[in-house]
Amino acid sequence: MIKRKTVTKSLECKVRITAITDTMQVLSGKWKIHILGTLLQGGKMRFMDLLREIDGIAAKMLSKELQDLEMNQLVTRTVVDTKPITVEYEVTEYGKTMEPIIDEIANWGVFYRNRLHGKTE
Amino acid sequence: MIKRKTVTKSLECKVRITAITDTMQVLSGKWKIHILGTLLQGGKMRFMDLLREIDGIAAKMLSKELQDLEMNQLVTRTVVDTKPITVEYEVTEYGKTMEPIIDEIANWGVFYRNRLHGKTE
DNA sequence: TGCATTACTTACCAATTGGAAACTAGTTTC
DNA sequence: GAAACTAGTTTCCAATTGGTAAGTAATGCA
Repeated sequence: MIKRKTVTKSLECKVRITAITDTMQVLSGKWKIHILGTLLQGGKMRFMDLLREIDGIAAKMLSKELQDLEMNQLVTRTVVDTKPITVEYEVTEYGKTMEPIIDEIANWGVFYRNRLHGKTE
Repeated sequence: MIKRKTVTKSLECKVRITAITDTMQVLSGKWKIHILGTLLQGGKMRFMDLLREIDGIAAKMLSKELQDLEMNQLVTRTVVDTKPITVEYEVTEYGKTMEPIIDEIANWGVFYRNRLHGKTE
């Protein structure tokens, strides 16, 4: 007799796991959520704006993460022909669909801090 | 004379960044969201159930990640005195507050796949 | 001429992550 | 007594991540 216990491994379950893996891959690394969050709040921002705004990030990281986000069509990169050329980054409409995730994550973090300090809501 | 460039660096902004960092730390690693997601769907589950259910995870990783989740009070670990002892893992009430995040992440992943296949817009 | 600013890129290095495989240990079944 | 199942732990190693610092290139200002 073969014992088959959990049959929960449904198609639905696998789809969910794939979906989560996909999202986390798009948001991989220490900085993407912060960059996206900052751009969602600030609208059009230049490279140096982001570098100053996001505490602790290095130019190399910002550059690389922006490239990743651009590749995934979450942000656009526009070179502006100013005195010294500037580059504007902006979240795409598609990128804005990430907002609910980022908001939930931020909300939970606040909730978490409150709980640590003994505050019940 | 003090030069002020970006003034967007408000307290609210810093709180948000801290909140996001906190959450992502609690959910750090490749597997925690999957474990949590699986436990949220399956209720009480044993170690071996999880090992079989979560495709690709190794015992070492499952063990370590479950310890992390337990430390953060997101799951409970209960030793059951069965024939060969079994250990049951379950998401705490606190852990269930992660559900909105995980759902949003899963939803976005589905949306992402749909966009890749066809819907050019 | 030399320094500053913008937006990067490159090189190097250290720490962390995570995977494979083997091993522990108690109990039950053949 | 051997094999198998439970729930892990341990070791060893490779890949990835991310940080520092320096370099590049174009332009403008004193």
